[in-house]
Amino acid sequence: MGKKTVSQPVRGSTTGRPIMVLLDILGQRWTLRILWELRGEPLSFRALRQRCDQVSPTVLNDRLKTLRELDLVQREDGTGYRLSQAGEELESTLLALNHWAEKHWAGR
Amino acid sequence: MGKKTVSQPVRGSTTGRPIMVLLDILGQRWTLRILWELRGEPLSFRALRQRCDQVSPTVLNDRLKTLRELDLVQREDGTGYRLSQAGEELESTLLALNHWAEKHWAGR
DNA sequence: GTCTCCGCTACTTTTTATGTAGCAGTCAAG
DNA sequence: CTTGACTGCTACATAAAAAGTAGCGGAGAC
Repeated sequence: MGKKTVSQPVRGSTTGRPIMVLLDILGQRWTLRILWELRGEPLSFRALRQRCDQVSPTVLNDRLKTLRELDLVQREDGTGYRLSQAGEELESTLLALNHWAEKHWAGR
Repeated sequence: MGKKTVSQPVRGSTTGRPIMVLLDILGQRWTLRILWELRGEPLSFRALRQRCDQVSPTVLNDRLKTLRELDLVQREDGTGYRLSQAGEELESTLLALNHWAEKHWAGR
């Protein structure tokens, strides 16, 4: 479909410590949100964009490319984008974040 | 000490959903890393900067300001910056991320 | 044919982060 | 009282990333 531009290696990748790579990726704008919106059901590119406050397609595509390279997200023809097995394991961490947020900021 | 510039309200704050606020904050570059480096012991501004690959002081200060406003981080004279009670609860989530990263990317 | 959806790419403008210098304050030693 | 070595920052110019908008080419329904 598209060109095969490969996204840049993330900053933390030079340290050899997996957590640094992960923190770098999740620290990019929209990455966490994308994973969050993909919990549950798969979404098409456009549907995902809509859920993410109409994030620009440039950025969305860039993030999805990275997430696919890291095997956190997959694309299936017909259904669209969905979390991979590994991605679903991260999902539970996101749910923990949600729990935390509700507990501490419920009143905002 | 400094000026009293107040950091902008985060994007997700308009939705009223705490998780959106949290995802926005954690999705800003360096925020996750800062929290990660503050696990365990408190660090001075400069020590923290060093641990975060010499992130520019501008950004570090900005993030710390936000994190303090949200009561995730506190500053104590003498010791420096440290996680608040609430921050320490998030810490366990970060440890989960670490666990995940080690499991899935140990071979990188 | 046309209507509508799809995944994107291209491009310009705006926002955000980087990188470097350096100030003012505190403490300790000489 | 001066010097040196810390501290938490702020200022400012530059580079990188994201936002915003338009639109292409393909697929399927009618």
